[in-house]
Amino acid sequence: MLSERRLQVLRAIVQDYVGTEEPVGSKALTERHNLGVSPATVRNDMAALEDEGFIAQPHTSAGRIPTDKGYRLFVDKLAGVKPMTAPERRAIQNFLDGAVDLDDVVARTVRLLAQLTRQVAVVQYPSLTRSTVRHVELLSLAPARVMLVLITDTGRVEQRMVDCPAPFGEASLADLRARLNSRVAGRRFADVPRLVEDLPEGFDVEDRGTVTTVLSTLLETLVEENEERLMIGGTANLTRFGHDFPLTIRPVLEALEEQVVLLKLLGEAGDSGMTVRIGHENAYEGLNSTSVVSVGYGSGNEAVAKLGVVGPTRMDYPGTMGAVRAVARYVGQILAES
Amino acid sequence: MLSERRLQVLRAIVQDYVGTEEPVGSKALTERHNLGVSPATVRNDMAALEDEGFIAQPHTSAGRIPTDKGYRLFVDKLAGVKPMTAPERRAIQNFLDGAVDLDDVVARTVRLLAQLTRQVAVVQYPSLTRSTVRHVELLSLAPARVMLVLITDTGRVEQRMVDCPAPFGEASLADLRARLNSRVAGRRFADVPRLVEDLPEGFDVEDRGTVTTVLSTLLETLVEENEERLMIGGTANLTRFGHDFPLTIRPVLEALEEQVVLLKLLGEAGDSGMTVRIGHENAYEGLNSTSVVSVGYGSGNEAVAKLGVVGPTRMDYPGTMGAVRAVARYVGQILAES
DNA sequence: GCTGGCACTCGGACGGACAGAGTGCCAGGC
DNA sequence: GCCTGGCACTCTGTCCGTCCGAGTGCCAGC
Repeated sequence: MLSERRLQVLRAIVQDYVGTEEPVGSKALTERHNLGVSPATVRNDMAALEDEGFIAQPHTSAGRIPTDKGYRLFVDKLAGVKPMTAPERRAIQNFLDGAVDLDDVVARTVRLLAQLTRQVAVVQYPSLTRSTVRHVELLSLAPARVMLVLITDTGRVEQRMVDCPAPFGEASLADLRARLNSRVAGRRFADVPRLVEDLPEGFDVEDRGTVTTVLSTLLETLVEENEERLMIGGTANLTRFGHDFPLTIRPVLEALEEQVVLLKLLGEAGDSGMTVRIGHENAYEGLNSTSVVSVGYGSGNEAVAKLGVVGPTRMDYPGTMGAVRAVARYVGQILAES
Repeated sequence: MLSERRLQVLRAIVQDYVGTEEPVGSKALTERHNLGVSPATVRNDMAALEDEGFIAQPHTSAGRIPTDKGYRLFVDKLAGVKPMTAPERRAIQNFLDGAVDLDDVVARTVRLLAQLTRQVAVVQYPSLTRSTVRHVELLSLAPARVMLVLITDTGRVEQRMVDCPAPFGEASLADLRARLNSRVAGRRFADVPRLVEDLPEGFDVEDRGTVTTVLSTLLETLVEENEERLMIGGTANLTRFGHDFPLTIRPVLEALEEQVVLLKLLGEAGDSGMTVRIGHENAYEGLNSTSVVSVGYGSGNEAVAKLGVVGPTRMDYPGTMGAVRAVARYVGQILAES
């Protein structure tokens, strides 16, 4: 176990390195933090920390920089989550309150998060399967063409075109709409398949084909949760990354374009509480020099989706975590209200 | 007027520079293109081209690179649009055909365009005002709460929540829905305000407030064309930009994040035909070292929105223009079918 | 009007010298 | 036993001078 002072040294190293982006040496450390000991002592502590793998030297006569393991210890033991100040909280709330629809909520959230953290923000749209159905609407666009519109309690709307095997009268359509809604409205999406299973049986034979088609489209829409959407922003902040720029930034931009990768990234994060993945802890190779801070958000107690930021491992963890947590909280509130 | 050969020299300079990303000298030019004259002659031509402002020297003893004016001449006079090959065309069509809804069409288009051109792709969602109404749906979510869903012929769906001043019965709602649709379905959005003007008059006094509220929400939705959406992709291609990277890329990423800037950019482009804005021709400062190739697309003859790519002025114009034109054409077809 | 030749210029690469920062280690002091 | 000051060492980044090559402009000749 590391002594208290060594932990303090590690904390100081992380803080300084995050601030200056340059390897930090023993002398600078003692000057900027009053540790009460001399540089030589700090050097001994640093040697110990290096042995344990918490810090490393880029080259022999340089200062130390934290390793992924060092950041991990810092996040777990040495740093808290920095709460937002009251004015910041007000600003967040005001900014989000102006949103007109779900797209707007998500867009504003991304913007806000990117600005607060000065990093890349990622916000997942509220997922379908974890939401409940508010309403299913069926519109007849042509005799054998129906538009299916699905509205969730989080305000998300999905629509699909359905080509019916046979013409479908207005009356049958109204009938189907009514029966469908009475069964699924207010229910969780996950339960929908079970609830509509025997629905076609109540219809005339000639309409059953259409009913089945409509239902299977509905179920498909639900299953297509893999087609979950997300929005990203603040990519310009990547330019603050480091000096060896093009090499680092390229894979990150590529990862950000791959929604699949991002969704997986968020998906892997724990379901409740905040998750911090540091450097190589990220499965995706391109993100090996980045950290991902993510958290679930939702209208009630349950998370319906996740949001987070992607930034260099060399990031201000307490501040970032504070911002992410605060934003998630307020987005949840907004969704609950709408 | 420049002689034919000088134009050829300019063309050769542009082509070589685009390929190698390095200033091109007289000797290299004569070796790679058989112009039928010696380097010395080419030097004279280059001096003339430089006097006219078509090319420039980074420093005294370097080769020449094209100026914005040089690219402009190249695009206008010297280069055609390179058509896509048959396999490429097939690939485009196949890729776009798999789309399930409008979001998907746009997403696939962005991807495709970014891949084909290896640059940043920007696709605007079909605009509301230039589309026609397919259907307006009203859903009662609570006694005094209505959801308004607007469906366009391009498959775009907008929804808004309406808080009614007074409870609104199912019957009244159905009535309003029917009257509303009979007036606006199939009409152009621009005409809607005029068409619904006197609608409230046909309703009972106690319902008029609600009807007015619903209508004004509808009109607001239409007016919010400024809130036009767009999707971008291929930002990872920015890393291929140049060597002085962080300086160039930063403002570009910032511009790409500002939807307002992008929309303006696309908006300024001519309404029909392809538009190429080169370097300083772009009003927005951050894009001074980029070129924007854009074109309108639509389901019929009329453009409902625009798409394009943003890349370094040093880009393959004929290829890029060919890809942009081809993609726009196929997207138009897809929209017309759906 | 084109061409070969020639002198000139400038940037980029190479290499040595140097300063500065930081380290590891050791002997001495509390 | 732990901390400290001192010292030798190592490495990087920078500065400077040199050199090479690419490219130019100009000129005289065909």
